[in-house]
Amino acid sequence: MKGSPLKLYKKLYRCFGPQHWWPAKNAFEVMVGAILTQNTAWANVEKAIANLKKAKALEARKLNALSSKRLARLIRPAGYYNIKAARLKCYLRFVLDIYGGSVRRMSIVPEVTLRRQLLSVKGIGPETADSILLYALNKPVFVVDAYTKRIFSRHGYFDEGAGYEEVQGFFTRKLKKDVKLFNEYHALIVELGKSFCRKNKPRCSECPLKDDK
DNA sequence: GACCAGGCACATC
DNA sequence: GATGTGCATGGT
Repeated sequence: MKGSPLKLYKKLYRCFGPQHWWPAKNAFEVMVGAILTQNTAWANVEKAIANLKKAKALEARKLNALSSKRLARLIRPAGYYNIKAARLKCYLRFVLDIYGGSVRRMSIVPEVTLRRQLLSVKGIGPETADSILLYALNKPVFVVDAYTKRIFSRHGYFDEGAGYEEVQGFFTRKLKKDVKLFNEYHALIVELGKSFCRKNKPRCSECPLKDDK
C-alpha cells in the first residue's frame, strides 16, 4: 500500500526540514528567477541575478529598458542566455502592458485567469507559470517539475510519461489547497531529487521514500 | 570529458 | 498526440 501524498510530505519534512523557498528578496525577483532557472542549476541562476542587481536592473521597467544584447550578457551564467533574454522580454512586456508592472494588481486576479494569461506568454510553460503563481503571488498551486515526475514514477505512483496536469492532479486531489504546504512540498521534492534521484544516478536504496507510506 | 541541472518552443511524423 | 532537437553555462 502506497503512502498518501500528505504522509509522504511529512516524511520528507522530517527528513529535510523547512526549505525556506523561494530564495529571493521580493516577488519580482522570484518571477525573474523562475524563468532563469528553466532546466538550469540554481547556483548558476544566482550568479545571473547578482549581475542584474549589480547593474541595478532588477525591476520591471529597468529590466525592460535594457537591450536584448545587454540583458543576455548579464544573465549569461544562467545558460541559454539568448533564449532567456527573449523570454524575459516577453514576460516583461506582459507584466508592464497588462498590469503596469504592479505585482499587487497581478495578485488580486483569480489564479485560473492568471494561469491562462501566463501560459499565453511565449517562454512561460506550466512549471514556470505555477512557480510564479505559488512562489511570487502566493496562490495555492502545486508545482510539478522533472524531479516530481522522476521520483514518484520510480516509486510507482504514476506512469513515467504522465503529463503535467495528471501529476499535478495526483497531489492536488488529496491535499488541502494550502500555500504553505504546496510551497514546502515542492521545495522538499527538489531537495530529495538533488540528493537521491539524479537522472542517471539512482540511489533509491537510501531514498527516504524507499518503503513508501 | 561526460553528464546533469528547479523547461520550453518548434519541427516532424 | 507523441517524440526529437536546439538552446548553454558551470558544477560534479
